[in-house]
Amino acid sequence: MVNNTDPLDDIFKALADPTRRAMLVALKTGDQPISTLAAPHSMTLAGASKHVGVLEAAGLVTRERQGRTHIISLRADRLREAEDWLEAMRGFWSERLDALERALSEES
Amino acid sequence: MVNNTDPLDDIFKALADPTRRAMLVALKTGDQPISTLAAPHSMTLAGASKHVGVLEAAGLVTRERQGRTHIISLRADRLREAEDWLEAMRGFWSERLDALERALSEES
DNA sequence: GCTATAGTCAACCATATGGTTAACAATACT
DNA sequence: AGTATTGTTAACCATATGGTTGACTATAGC
Repeated sequence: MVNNTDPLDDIFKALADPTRRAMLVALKTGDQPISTLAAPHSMTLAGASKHVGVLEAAGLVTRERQGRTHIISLRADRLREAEDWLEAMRGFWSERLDALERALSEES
Repeated sequence: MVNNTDPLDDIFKALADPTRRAMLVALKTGDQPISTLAAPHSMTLAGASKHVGVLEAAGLVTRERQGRTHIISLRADRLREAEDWLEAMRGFWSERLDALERALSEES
């Protein structure tokens, strides 16, 4: 039973939901309990809990129990992985830009 | 009937699949027909076609028909949108690093 | 004209996803 | 002790997703 899935799968899948992205943005201002994260999104606490679960499974977020509340915090290193992939993809972008500039300067 | 979905939804959803990411990477080396994109992934052409469709719907890729083959090319600006969001999120990252450094220097 | 190639499209299938409700556990408050 | 709060878990539902097969269109090559 090999673990056959790229962590990027989980990271990007977690980022693909607007509610989850909003939660991450909210966490920029500091660690927060799940109920606070849930508040702005008209949905059950159970629903929000599942979203947090997805973020946690993707490694984008960490949970620390404090009594009955669970404090959630961002994990920047994991966000970094997604950004690194995109940055690597952008390698192409600059190459293409160079090619375009060459083409344009030859034209003039 | 309002279009209620953030383009980032589609972009990240498209990036969440390993086959699709591999196709994008393959496209870094230049525009390619769908069959070429499909080749490395043991799946039907119809399956690959659907993946390309998802990438196209997300705006990550462009299609130009040339006779019976469809030439696919990367659209960097759209990749950029995802990267920008992550970069904005990373604002938090540097703040946190600063806080950590402050804490460490006070300790010593 | 015939055949092979490149691709789409529709129908179908199994599984994943986003959400709900209801029941429960654990902690806090009075 | 009793009640309210925070959160999890399981069961369920509708829809989306990743993949297939099969029928079809259109172009290319002999």
